[in-house]
Amino acid sequence: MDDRRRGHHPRKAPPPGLVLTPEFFARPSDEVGPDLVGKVLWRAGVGGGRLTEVEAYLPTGDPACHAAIGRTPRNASMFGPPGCVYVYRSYGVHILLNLVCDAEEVGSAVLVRSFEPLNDAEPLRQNRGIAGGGDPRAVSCGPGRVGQALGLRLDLDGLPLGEESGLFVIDDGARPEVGVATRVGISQGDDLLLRYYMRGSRFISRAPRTI
DNA sequence: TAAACGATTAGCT
DNA sequence: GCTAATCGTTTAT
Repeated sequence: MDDRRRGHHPRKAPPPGLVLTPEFFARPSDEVGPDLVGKVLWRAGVGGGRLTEVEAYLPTGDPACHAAIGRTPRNASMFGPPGCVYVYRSYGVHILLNLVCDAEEVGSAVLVRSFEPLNDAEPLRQNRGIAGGGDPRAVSCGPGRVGQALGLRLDLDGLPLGEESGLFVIDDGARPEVGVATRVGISQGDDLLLRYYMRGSRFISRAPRTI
């Protein structure tokens, strides 16, 4: 007998809720960012969890934004339609996930930095090479860990959220208190308050610096 | 064509 | 706290 016939959701199914559509993302990333905190990021067949930390990157006045230099082969998907993903390699090692915001051609996105695993975290752990146990924060705190846990690859770059990418963002009704802080790992625009995190959560990659 | 540089992490001190 | 690993993109020559 499978999970469905036992009367509850299969282990690999996302939590029930409203799947966010492109309209949600068709706003500036500094509006989308705080609204994403507390939503559920899910990869079909793998799993996911509740977003605890994201960063907005703005098309103007933000030198840290990849789109600031204009459209290039690498950042092209940032200029694509809202609700698509911008996936790129960082430091030659890590795969980082962004969700494209605002209107097409604008060049605005939100970087996913951390989430708190929901339901069965074991597939995420296996992708991370830490199956079995240990600090749950090691699973998906930090943008490189997020990409590895979800099993992301560069060929997802530019695909829309949904069946094509296997990536979904779900509103399950949670409304956490959202904190604001400076962004991480950048040398320019590091004074801008564009990092959004879930207050009280332990699943934050770097402690917010109080201004 | 060459060199520098990361929206980072893991491991060691 | 410090640094190696690692490679595609960007910039300089």
